[in-house]
Amino acid sequence: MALENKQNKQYSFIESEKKWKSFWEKENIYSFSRNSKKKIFSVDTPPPTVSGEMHIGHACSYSQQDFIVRFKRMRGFNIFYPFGTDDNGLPTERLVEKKKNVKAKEMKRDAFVRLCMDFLKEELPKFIQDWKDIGISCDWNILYSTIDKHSRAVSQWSFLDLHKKGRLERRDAPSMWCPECKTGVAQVEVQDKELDSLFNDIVFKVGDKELIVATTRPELLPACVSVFYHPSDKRYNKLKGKLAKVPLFNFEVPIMEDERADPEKGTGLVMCCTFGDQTDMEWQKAHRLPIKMAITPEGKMSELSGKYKGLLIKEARKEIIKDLKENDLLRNQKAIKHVVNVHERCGTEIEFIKSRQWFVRYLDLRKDMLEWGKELNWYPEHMKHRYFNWVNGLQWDWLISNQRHFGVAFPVWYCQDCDEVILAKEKDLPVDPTIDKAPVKECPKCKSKKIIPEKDILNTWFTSSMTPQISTRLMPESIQKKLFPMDLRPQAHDIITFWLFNTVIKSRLHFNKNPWKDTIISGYVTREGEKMSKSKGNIIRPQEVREKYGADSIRYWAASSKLGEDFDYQEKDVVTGAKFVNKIINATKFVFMNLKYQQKQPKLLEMDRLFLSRLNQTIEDSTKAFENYDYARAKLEADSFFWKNFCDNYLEIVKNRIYNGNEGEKASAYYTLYQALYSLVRLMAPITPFVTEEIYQEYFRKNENEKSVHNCVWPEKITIKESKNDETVWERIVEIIGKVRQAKSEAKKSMKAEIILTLSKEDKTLLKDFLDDLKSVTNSREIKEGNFNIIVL
RNA sequence: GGGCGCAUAAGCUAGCGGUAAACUGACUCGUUUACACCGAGUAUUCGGAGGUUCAACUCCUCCUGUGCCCACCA
Repeated sequence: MALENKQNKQYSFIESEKKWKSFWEKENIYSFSRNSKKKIFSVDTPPPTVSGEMHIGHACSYSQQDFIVRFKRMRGFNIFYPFGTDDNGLPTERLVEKKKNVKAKEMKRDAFVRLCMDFLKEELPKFIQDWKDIGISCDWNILYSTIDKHSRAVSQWSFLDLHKKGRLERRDAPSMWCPECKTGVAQVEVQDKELDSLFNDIVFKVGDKELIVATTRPELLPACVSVFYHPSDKRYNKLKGKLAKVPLFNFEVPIMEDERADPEKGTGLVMCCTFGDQTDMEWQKAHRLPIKMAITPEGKMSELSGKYKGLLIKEARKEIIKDLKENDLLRNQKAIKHVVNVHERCGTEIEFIKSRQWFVRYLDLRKDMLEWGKELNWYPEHMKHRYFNWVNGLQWDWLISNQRHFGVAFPVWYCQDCDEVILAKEKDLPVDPTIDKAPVKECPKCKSKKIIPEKDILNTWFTSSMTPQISTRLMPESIQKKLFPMDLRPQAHDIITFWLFNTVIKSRLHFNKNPWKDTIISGYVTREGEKMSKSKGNIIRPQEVREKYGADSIRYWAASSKLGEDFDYQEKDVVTGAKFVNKIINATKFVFMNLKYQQKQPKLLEMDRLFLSRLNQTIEDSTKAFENYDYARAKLEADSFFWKNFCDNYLEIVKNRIYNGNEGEKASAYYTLYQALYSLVRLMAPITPFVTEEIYQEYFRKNENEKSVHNCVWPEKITIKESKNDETVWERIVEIIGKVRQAKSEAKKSMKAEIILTLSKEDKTLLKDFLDDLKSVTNSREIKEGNFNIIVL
């Protein structure tokens, strides 16, 4: 019977989580108040990509930002914490294609977008549930998707505004191009990949003399426009101004000098083809060389290449090498490994192709960009170097057009005859020019009636860099001003150069303000030091962990990693969280087992005052850490105070008094226990929101005002007389208790064994007000004075 | 090649100019009036070499290892 009773009372995190989740939702505990006078704290929540389910990295980083938000909420802020999903890119396109069994390219764009919205309507609640399940305290009524109508309108507004500000250019220029995806590619979308290649020494001719040029890309010979050597290179400087004959193709190109040719590399001679790489482009510009395109946007050889026309790049390379060999024009071949730029999405080598693309012109702002980065408060601070490093290495204006099908459309039409750009009207946004009519019937410039739509789409970062506007513009205009600039942008370090950088740029170009005051950068979750990936099969599903140990345990684990540091997933760390949950439940049960609520502070016993003084220290440390976004430190302070001081020592000390004390002694203990536990519950509420809510509702609600612990005020120091050496005295008491336990342990006796304790004269004086409690907690028959000694009886 | 991190017990991590710490594990015990998902105790430690300092795990320099970002594409 007793056992049964006990089991019934055991804490079930499954039930508890379910109960409080629906309570929070029903009671709007986390909703942003539109007419509150409280100060606002606004968060530019990262919208996760809908491409599957939440992974452990999400669970970790969203928990971390949630700790901070919950702290701020308890500090009295009106929290603006929206939730979005990022759906206008390839991952969602692929997922919808798969689930709906369609091909995006075979559908009309608006039909696919609609299908996508339908899909999201079905799937989003399931997807979002994972976030709700780990206790993320967003206002779930402030929701957006980066492909929804509202986001498209904001993104297109951004385009119109940048156009108005003269920051947009449509240029017919060489730009990075992916022959596989057949789209222009932005600098940020390019990755490094080490590939095997061949360094070919091939023969150019000046009259009868042979010139050996080393190249990995002989297929670009038809696009060769010159041969360079370094000005100091004595082997070649007499050739200046002469012409060299290009092998196989037999046209002549000038031999020129340029600092950028490295005498150490290959033979010291390099051919310039427009465009093999970035240097080729610089040379083309610097020496006003002609432009010859050997490769088409499809990744095939152009008509320039004569008999090789139509071959794929790699096929042509093979053929040309074969022909060079046959004509004795290939002198040597060396296998090398070199790093090339590839498109991050498909791994295809990037080509430079002349095409017509839209750019945001911003290279002229590099100095300002550095300033903007400095204005931001970075947590941890060193992450700002990633931003500076990126700005310093910027080579290209921002290419924002993608020759893809699914995404946010350009709000643009053109006149087919004179190429005049015709922009959508702001009030008509969002538009899809392939469906919607242009706002004019004829070209305002040449009066032509032939108006054609822009078929390209805006790069996904063009839209996601608008999340501060997308989210805040969901609110009435009167509130928007208070929400922007936002307070906090949380995100991971891998997309500083993408999302963070682009958002800063947009905000500065549109509003001449930084989008937020602070940014917190989270690290990666690894598994035995390695990045988790499906191919390695080392994925941890947070859903399973939660079912096994509870959401509070996952969050407890997430709170043990410092901001910005990668950290390793270890199941036992989650177990530690589960132990904490169990411990605080049990400690609470004990405290309230025979406690009478004391609203007013009674006359406190010295021991209780001393303990509260130590609690105040913890409150101060934890608060300071949280103000600095150092949730890990804040948790550590509260958590270790709970175990070491509250459970291991204070509870043991007061036990006897609670059972056997007189009224005054009991009252003092009751008050101290209640205040200490109530403070601890609130200190841990941001980290473990479920169990703390459970405890609050069960034991504290009837005496306190707030509907939820998460709306309670963050604990403040308890008013007591503190004196300077409180800490030393408390530490000494804990130390003596420890020594006694050690003595009993070494004597292999029970902790309840009786002892005779001898304290030094100094100790006895220092601890004169604490001797009764000390006697009972150590179970001393008597406390003598003399040399420190413990006799276990 | 440039930039930024990291290196602390068997594992994972705190910490910091003043005689090293939590958790897990190991070992030795104890326990039934909060908690066996318990309690107590024991052992083990600051990558290497210099330097600054009365004092360095902590600051500086170099090295080694490791991670990320950027560049290198002839």
